[in-house]
Amino acid sequence: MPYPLRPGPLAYTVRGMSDTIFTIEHTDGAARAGTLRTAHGTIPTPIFMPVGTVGSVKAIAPDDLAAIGAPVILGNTYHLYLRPGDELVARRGGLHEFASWPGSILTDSGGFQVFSLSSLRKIREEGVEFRSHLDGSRHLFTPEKVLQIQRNLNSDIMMVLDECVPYGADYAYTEKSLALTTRWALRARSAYPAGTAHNLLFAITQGGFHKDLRTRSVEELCGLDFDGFAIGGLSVGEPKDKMYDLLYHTAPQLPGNKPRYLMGVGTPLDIANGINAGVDMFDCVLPTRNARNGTLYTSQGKINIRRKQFAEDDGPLDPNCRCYTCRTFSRAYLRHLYASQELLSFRLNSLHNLTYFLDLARNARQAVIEGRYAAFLAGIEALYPDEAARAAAGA
RNA sequence: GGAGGGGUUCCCGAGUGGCCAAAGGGAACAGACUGUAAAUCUGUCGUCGUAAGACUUCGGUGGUUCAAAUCCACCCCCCUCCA
Repeated sequence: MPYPLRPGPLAYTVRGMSDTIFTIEHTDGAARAGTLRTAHGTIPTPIFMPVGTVGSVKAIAPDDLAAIGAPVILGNTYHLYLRPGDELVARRGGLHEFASWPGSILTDSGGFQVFSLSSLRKIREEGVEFRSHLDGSRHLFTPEKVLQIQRNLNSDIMMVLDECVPYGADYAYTEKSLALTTRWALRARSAYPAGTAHNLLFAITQGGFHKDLRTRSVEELCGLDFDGFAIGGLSVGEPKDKMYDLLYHTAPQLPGNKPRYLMGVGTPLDIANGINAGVDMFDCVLPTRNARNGTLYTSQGKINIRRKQFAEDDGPLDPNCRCYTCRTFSRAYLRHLYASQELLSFRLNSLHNLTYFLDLARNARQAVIEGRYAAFLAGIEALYPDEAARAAAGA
């Protein structure tokens, strides 16, 4: 079935795409500082990408995102297809126009929903059949269909359909799943040949927690001409040391000249380690979800603003933070807003946490440029000692 | 003055002889959250103790009973209606 291609808002001619869309300017060990170009702007890497599942970074408006300097956000294929519908979005000029977001958009394929909504789906060779979590209706997501949806959304960076395998899956299942994920990636690539339009396409490596399968996944996918490569299936409930083991095993094997994306990860320490392993892109709901649940990240570590100790704390949330929240309000007030369930609490907390994650990536980039990444990583480890200890548990 | 209803652990509120330190909710105090079915979930929540357990508590006082938040008597408060 031919694609009803919609012209993008920019006439972005793709020629020699893999060379021009991504450049690496500096390296420090495995860590890289680069620049990724999409039809909607330039993305300095390493980068943290706020998650806006349904076309909105929860509690945050585009002007806030601009203020904190977020060049790219996520959207979700599954969720936007169900509501409001990708064709409805296409009729409005794509997700950028619909959501009034001028920056770049990366869309996840729905592969994570294969994991998170596992009770509502059935995996078959042709694709995944979902029962909508909204109304129970049935929908078949194929590798091709998922691309079409993402084209309708006019995503700058599209992801292939994959199966995100849960932690604990045995070798046989993981191997079988991996083979399917690879076949789906091949179908995606052939349905949407490299250079067809300005919408970039990234492949997703899987392989669960078996190193040889991780390697196999990389080998099977990385010979293909994708615009970038992701590591999927981490942070699905495994112990921290296992995750790091697989991260450090997999990331270096991905093509060195293409952007590397660690999906759904993670904590500041995870991101710092990801960068250390050579990853360029990260996304996670943690800063926004935790913001709504009262956990805030600061230059002194992680705090829960709900705690009684902040009841009369007139100081800023983080004296070293540049964000509006920290420049304007006291911890005592933020605690009060949270306790009172004021909607402003969501916005101020989300604004701050996102700033923290954006700045984390920004500072990491600078550290790479200045050749002091190891020290930067050590600083992050010192901020989150418990987590660092868990990460080192199996090492 | 008359008739009726009611006083339960921080608050609301269930409980009408033993299974009650007492349901449920709230508040409070902690913890969790990783490609968002999340403004969600979990734990603690009389005192002491790691625990077993012990002790104190259901407006007050006194009784009945092997056993009382629950039954009886009197008293003190609160609410509604009538005069």
